[in-house]
Amino acid sequence: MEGPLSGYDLQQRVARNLGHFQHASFGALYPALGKLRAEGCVNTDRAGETGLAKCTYEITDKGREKFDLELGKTTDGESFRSQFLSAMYFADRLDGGDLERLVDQRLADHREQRRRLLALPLSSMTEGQRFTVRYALARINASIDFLHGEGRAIIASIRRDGY
Amino acid sequence: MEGPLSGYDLQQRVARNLGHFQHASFGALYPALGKLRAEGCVNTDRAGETGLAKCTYEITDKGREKFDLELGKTTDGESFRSQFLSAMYFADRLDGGDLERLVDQRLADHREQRRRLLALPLSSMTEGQRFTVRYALARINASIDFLHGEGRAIIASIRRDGY
DNA sequence: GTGAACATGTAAATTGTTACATGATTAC
DNA sequence: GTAATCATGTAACAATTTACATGTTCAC
Repeated sequence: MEGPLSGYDLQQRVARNLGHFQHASFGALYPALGKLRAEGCVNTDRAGETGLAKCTYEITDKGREKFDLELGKTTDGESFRSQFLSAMYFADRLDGGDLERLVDQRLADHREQRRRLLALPLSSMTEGQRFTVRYALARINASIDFLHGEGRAIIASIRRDGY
Repeated sequence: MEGPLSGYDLQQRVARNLGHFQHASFGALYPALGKLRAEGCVNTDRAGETGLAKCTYEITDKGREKFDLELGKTTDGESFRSQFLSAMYFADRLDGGDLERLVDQRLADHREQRRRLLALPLSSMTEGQRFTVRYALARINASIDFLHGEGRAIIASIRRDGY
């Protein structure tokens, strides 16, 4: 939707602009682009088959049509998987050092994600795009606040029991 | 860790007690239990191979040892995938009715998840288990607050533009 | 006696990651 | 000239879902 892009650029954009709720690796992206090309949903500017040379992909009218159709059928699902919480669930079997490391890493990661989101050019985005950023920020801020308070508390508490 | 359980019970417990950050389908669970049995990490009380009769699985000392080893190696990763935000990202291509439906469904789902979490027997859980519930609640509450405020606003805003 | 919930497992299909193979372009 | 980044793609592998096949037990 943002004009002709190379597969590489597309992946970078997904990571930068949608990274807070989606992920696309090259191994997933290129086969998908190939499939869409075969269906006539995207065109490439590649004339002669020169192998691995750069080419740009562009959505076609048919692609846009299909996109809107799929978009209307979207459900509201969300999936959250957390290795962090899996470990915290068994906090009483974890030693104090590992526990503290986990909480600190999670806090650092959330702060890094927040930095990334705050660096996005909000003013040049559509309303919907800004919405996703603010939604993600609201969740991340809640996580940070919680970890900052309760995280410290549980480390202290488990350590007390452990000794 | 919670004593001998049938595979079915185990799946129910994972859904009830860890459902806010993990998921295990039967198709994933039974093969995993079979593998752990082969490794000597779990025992079953099944004597004669009577086919599909109920049996209970119990962790062995070796299993506990391996568990603690893996637990110590845990990283702090979290993955969040949202079809809801994928759709909201393109809110300007969505019609007002679909947009409202999406936001309302997401709100309803979050409230249902919150009800489920609040119904858990917090007082009989370990500190780590309670931590995971409170962490999930903090995130869900942030989502609900956000959707309640900004969600309404964006529906109104997009509708205004759309007409 | 029948429907819901309990119960175990397999197989096909889907989905995605990771590693690999290859090469072009740019900055220093 | 060389390292980093840009760039495209394939293949092996891993993980997981979904659907299926097959029962049992319990409440009404």
